Amino acid sequence: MVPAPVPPTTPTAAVRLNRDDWLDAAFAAAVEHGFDGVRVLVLADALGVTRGSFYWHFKDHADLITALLERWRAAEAASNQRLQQPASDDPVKDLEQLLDAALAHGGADLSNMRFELALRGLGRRDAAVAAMLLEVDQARMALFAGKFARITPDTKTAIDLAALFYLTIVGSFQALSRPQAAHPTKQYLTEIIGRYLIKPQAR
Amino acid sequence: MVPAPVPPTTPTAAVRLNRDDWLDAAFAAAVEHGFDGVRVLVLADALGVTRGSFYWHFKDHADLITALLERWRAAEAASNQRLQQPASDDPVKDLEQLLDAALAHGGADLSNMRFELALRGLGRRDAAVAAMLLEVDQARMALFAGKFARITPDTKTAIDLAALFYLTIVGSFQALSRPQAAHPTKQYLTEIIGRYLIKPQAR
DNA sequence: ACAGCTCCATACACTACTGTATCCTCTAGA
DNA sequence: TCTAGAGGATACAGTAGTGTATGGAGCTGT
Repeated sequence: MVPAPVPPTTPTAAVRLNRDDWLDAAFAAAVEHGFDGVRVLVLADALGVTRGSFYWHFKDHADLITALLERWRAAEAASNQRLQQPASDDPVKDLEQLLDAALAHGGADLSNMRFELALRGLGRRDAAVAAMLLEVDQARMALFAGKFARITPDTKTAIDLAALFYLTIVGSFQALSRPQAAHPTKQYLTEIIGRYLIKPQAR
Repeated sequence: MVPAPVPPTTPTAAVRLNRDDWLDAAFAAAVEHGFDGVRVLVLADALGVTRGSFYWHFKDHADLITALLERWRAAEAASNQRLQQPASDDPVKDLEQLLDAALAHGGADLSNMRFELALRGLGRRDAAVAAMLLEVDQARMALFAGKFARITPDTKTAIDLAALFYLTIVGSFQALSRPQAAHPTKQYLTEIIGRYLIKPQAR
């Protein structure tokens, strides 16, 4: 058996790479195989270069990981910021749009979802990552609670509903997943969250 | 700095080991470091023996993993079975006890929770594991829906509430986790699930 | 007390990585 | 068009792990 001369995965033609290209590859690897799968050697293969390039752009493996985390954190903060302003005058519609954004599976966001799951896996072994995730969770909860506060007069109720809302979303990221479809359908989640968490409180 | 002569982790004194001892060690490693951390070399160290022992009890690394998964699956099936019979005549109390069992964090079950999360991480890279988890999820959903069917006449409502119930539990396994406490408190979850998912339907 | 089985240690060969050092090759700007 | 430096290749040394082969210890029944 002659080893096939074709490279393992489409070796992104030999254009010059920058730091972000490596981060993109690392992101993809984390999505596919978790953070333990983010190996310099593998990324180099995928990018069609040798590790010599990597060690020009990054000090070492840890440098890559922290840069990846920081990029995600910044994007997450921006997203949270963006979602602050209501998408609609109707608070119920606003909440539904928020849910829609949070559940934007299926497209590029399926990768985001899988990345976040990988990240939570890392957070279980790394205190710094755990702390970052805690902040993100709290920021999201504050955002959600703010939205719910517009449909219910009681602050505590708003917080409770936001918690149920958020936990359901996070849970849906990984449970009840069909092999390919990968989740309870977005429609179904929208339906039950709307029916049992949003509508009952809407004035 | 003289390296301390004490072995890395309490090397479980040199008694003879059996297959289950290795599985216990593998379980603990998966809980601590995820499935990627289940290395025979590391387990041998932790158990205070060499890998020679391992390869007597197991064919190879894959053999260990599949045995570990099977043991978990069997225990999970038994648990599901056990929870079938109502813990109380009052269906609401029964649901509350079910929730209590599902959220039995803090004790030995904190390990179980972390193991399940590690397992779901593996399931994202391994189709066979994903299929097993799907079955487990479905069995749990059937169990929960059956319980909810006792407090609401409508089958679809029971299923919807069971889905919200289950997704919230799974979500709580990993989000909003405080560094040590590791979850939204059991009390809080019991409170909000009771208030918004169970009570409103109770006749 | 010895034969046999169980459990483990030792040694070896191999693979998959990381990190470093050095050299090569384009390409842009004076 | 010469040249500096960005970007990458190559080679080397080292670490961490798997799997295999083989050789013991130490109980256990007869």
